[in-house]
Amino acid sequence: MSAKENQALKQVLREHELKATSQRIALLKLLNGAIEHFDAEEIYLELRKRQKNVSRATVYRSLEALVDQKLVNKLDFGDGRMRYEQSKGEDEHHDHLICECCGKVIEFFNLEMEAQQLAVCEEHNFFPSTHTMHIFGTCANCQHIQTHAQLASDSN
Amino acid sequence: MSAKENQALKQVLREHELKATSQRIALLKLLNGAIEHFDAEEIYLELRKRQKNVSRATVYRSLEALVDQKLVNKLDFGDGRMRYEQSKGEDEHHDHLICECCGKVIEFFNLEMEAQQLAVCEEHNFFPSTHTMHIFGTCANCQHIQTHAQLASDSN
DNA sequence: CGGAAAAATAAGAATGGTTCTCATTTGCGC
DNA sequence: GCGCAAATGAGAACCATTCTTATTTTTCCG
Repeated sequence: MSAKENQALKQVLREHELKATSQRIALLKLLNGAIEHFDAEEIYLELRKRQKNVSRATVYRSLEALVDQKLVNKLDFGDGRMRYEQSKGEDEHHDHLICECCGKVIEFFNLEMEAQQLAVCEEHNFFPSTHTMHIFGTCANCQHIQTHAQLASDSN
Repeated sequence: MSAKENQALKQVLREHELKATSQRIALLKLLNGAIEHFDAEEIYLELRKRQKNVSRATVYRSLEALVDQKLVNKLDFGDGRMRYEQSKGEDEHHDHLICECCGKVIEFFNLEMEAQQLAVCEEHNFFPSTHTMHIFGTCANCQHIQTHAQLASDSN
């Protein structure tokens, strides 16, 4: 089964003109089922934990190659390091709500917003390639926590 | 006249609970009339050029203090360094079109888009504090240049 | 399957933006 | 003017990322 998955991933890599090295396969496998957005260091450590011998440099180079081939998305949440997620296809674009309290990232997609963006580009004769839209704030859960903390301190 | 400007800037700093040091005044003065978005190194070099003795550390620390006080905006265009611009007030929010070809940054504001953002937040019970919306692509001018280059190579 | 050429890797040095340390200086209330 | 808290200068430290170079793998072809 794992052998079959390996074979499939090898295929994917070859279709994208990338040599199917064990490191790249392990990397894709890691990102494959992941819901979270990993940074390079987390990926490096996780691959190490899984007994794969990988160097940091390879993690970065492989990620870059995979991003170039659009197999992986590179995300910038503005905290000084990049995150990576498996790309689910050409048309899976989404934007992000980022909780400043717990770091949780909520993905969303809003068609009207995308339409507005195109309108703005047209207005400025600007030809768009990609965009990032990050809304920072407090998620529902952290709002509750803060409310409770507030109540507790008020009662003193 | 410069003395008067200095006095005014001192006042501004004091109103924001910041000591009015010569370095901070020089920094504010530099950002004051600037249309461009400077990075910390550019600010450091420019202040040096103006015979102000400032250290890099002070540039970073002062910028941070000014950003905290919302006298300055910190912008992340995703190229590994932060840019700074004078803040024109609480309600001067704008987003950016960033040319991947020449680096030009065009500011825009679109009310409908802002409204959509609030709608998305509400939908997710998310309480927004700030957001960044960056559209990367090619500006009108660079599109012309590329078209010309294309025509030139086609005629070979 | 074996062997060669090209590409990828490991390890760690180097880089670049930013932050920290600590001794010295400065702003400002008294 | 004095004194103390806060700010500064200089450079070390930091951290994510990229580069270097010798070594290892992959792929391809006979």
